[in-house]
Amino acid sequence: MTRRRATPRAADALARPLGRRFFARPTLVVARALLGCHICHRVAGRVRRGRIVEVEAYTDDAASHSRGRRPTPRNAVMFGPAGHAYVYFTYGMHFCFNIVTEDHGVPGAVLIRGLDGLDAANGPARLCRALGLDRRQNGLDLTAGGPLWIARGRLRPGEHIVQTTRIGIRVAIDLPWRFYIAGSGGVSRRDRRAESVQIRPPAAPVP
DNA sequence: CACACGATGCGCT
DNA sequence: GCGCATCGTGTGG
Repeated sequence: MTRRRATPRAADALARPLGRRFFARPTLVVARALLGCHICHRVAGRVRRGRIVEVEAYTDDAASHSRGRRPTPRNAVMFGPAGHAYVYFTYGMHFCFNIVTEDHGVPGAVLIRGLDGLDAANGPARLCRALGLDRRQNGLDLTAGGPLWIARGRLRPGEHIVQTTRIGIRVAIDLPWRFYIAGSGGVSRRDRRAESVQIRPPAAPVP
């Protein structure tokens, strides 16, 4: 297989950040729409980029940092305008990267759990390491032409989305708010639950 | 102020 | 499958 070169048109799309309106929508809608899009981070003059293949939605449910709709110093950016980065520190050593959704004042974020196209970017903490993300990026506006942005992307022919339950939480474990592109190498864990559902039928069968 | 614990990942059994 | 590293954060006294 030859490595595909970006056409000038594709390179242009990768350089253009998605705007506020993309993110200022219901969290579940944004979560699904982010699959296939690219996270781009300019570090020391180089752009690190990965294709989003696994996400989880967090809104006002019991597993969310914004549960109870009470802003705290940590979760405040989840209540702010959409399209900002929410990066939090956990387990004394890991960072996780989220993108804020919903209208200003309504908490919501999409946790990015897996990327393709970057080495060791499966799992929310590993992808932060791969992209060079930590507490310095918390609160950054992803739509403002800064060093961190999201570029539009699409599902490829034959790809489809699986919707299932979220991972690594102890409450609200039945909400089917995890989405991933079936078969992607960057997905952190395969789904072994019977209730997983394919929400987008496969395109034409591949011969 | 004390303390329990986490939207994880890794190594070992 | 299980234990554990390691510390910021939220909660309660």
